[in-house]
Amino acid sequence: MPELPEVETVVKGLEPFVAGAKIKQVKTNRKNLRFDFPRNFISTLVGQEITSISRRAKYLIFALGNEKNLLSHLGMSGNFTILDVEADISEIKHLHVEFLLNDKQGKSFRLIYTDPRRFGFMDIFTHQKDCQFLKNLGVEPFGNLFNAQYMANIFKNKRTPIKTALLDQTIIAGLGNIYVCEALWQAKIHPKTSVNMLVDEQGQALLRLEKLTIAIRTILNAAIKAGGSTLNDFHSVKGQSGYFQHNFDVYGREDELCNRKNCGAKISKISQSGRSTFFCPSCQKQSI
DNA sequence: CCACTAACCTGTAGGC
DNA sequence: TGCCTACAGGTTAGTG
Repeated sequence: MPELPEVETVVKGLEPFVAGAKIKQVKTNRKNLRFDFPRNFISTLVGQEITSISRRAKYLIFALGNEKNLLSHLGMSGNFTILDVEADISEIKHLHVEFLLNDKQGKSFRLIYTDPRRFGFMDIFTHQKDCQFLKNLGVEPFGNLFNAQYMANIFKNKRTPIKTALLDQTIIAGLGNIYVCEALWQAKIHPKTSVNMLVDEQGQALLRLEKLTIAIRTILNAAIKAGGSTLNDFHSVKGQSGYFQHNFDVYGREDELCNRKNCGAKISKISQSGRSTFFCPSCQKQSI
């Protein structure tokens, strides 16, 4: 479930606790999540200081004192929680990884990873360029490389639907189903639009593509500000829910009225490459 | 190389 | 209540 804003929320929530903390113990309660834990997972971590925590696309990266990094993807239902060392964790369901950490004052606390569906995974890497999960990722939506012309250069000879292209993590990294639907609604682009239709004969980005890049940043910014979205099982580190889901214009709103003034149309739901797409058939006209 | 599907899992919501 | 089905924020692996 977590898309970029949710992962960003987790990173910012964890940061004050884990940055500078030392890893005293690590316990994995099974041999795999989506994938097997790497060999030497525990021995690589124990004894190391977490020097910083950051985000790349939908991944969390814990940088360690030994120049290695712990990589974590939350999949659909993964989550980290900070707990008091005295807290009873015996009844916690789907608890797969337990970290015992010491803060700078030497005080112990726990960081736990829960994940009912186990679509998440963890790995260890040294350099991003050698990490199989990171090396093929596209640009960050908030990075300098992301702009309409970057998209135009990729899109000019492609005929894939824009919805599918925006979910492709090798083009833009961090967007998921919710925010793609929302961004396309904001930019008034039909989700089935062939991406080459957003580029002119000279390979220049059309205005609609400019608007789309702005919409993507706008929607992500708003969601981060709101602390991410909460559907079934995403909670930020401290346990409170994000509340961006109250601001969805199309996602999950099939048959409800479009939020645009004077539109009056009802939101449609279709399936594209196996995922649900929500859009307004009146505001987002099909141009191909 | 691209495009599509199935697969990985569990929980939940809705219909009957 | 319970049973059954469909579906869910993501990504990879396999097929054609």
